[in-house]
Amino acid sequence: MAVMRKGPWTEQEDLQLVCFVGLFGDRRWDFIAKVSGLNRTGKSCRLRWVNYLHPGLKRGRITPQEERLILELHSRWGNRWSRIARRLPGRTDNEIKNYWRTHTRKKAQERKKKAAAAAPVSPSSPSSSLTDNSGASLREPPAEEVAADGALELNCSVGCCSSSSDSSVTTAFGEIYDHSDAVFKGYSMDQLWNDISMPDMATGLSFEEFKDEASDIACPAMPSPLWDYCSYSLWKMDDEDFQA
DNA sequence: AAGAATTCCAACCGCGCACTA
DNA sequence: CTAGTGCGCGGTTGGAATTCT
Repeated sequence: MAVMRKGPWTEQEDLQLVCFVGLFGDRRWDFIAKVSGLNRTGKSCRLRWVNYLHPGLKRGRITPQEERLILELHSRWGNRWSRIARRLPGRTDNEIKNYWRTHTRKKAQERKKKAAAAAPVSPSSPSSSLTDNSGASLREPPAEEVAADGALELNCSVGCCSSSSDSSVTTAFGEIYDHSDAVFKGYSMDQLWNDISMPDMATGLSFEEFKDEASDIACPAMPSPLWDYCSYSLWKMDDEDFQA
């Protein structure tokens, strides 16, 4: 058994992953990991996709508005990062978590300094800073933050996969795309999956042949409805969250 | 200018939950 | 009912980039 690759992703790997997620959707990560030929675990693929390659991701720094929202939601839900992330379209739990970490650490340090300056002894609980959101005096973000609007930047850096043979590829996988589309018209994912894993169904190729074909082809541009679906589904509001 | 400190961010790990056979 | 499997979540780490001294 080959040893799984770890560490930073290469551009080539990104391309491959984007390609296969485009084909199979952002589920079944173990399957994608295997089929794509990426020597990565499904887990690793999912992480890379969710945190970096997803087309709906916003690039750039956390804006003051987002910062306020994070504070508010964290006071409500604590470290439920994924839940908080759902309230911030384009932001990932990882991003928010990272932000919060540096932010609170900084605040804790400031508080320590203040406490040390004001009083020689401070018996207050040390961990309270984590859930403390009284932070009205937050770090003033640099002006450039406001310009943070990198959504879909990915399409240029990675997602466009500008293949010279786009059209031929699209026809080769056209059926698959049609099936992806069907998911949104009432197909269940499982139905789709059955179709895909059945030899000779979608592409006329056996699965192994299809796999080879796919790994040979520079990824087509991804105009698939999957993109829309992904960017919608990942960030869509979750009604029950607001009821809490 | 250089080294130290801090911040940012990508990635990994372990755990728990949900689903399925 | 239970064991196996896959996925998602939260915590943590480590390196690159940036800022400070």
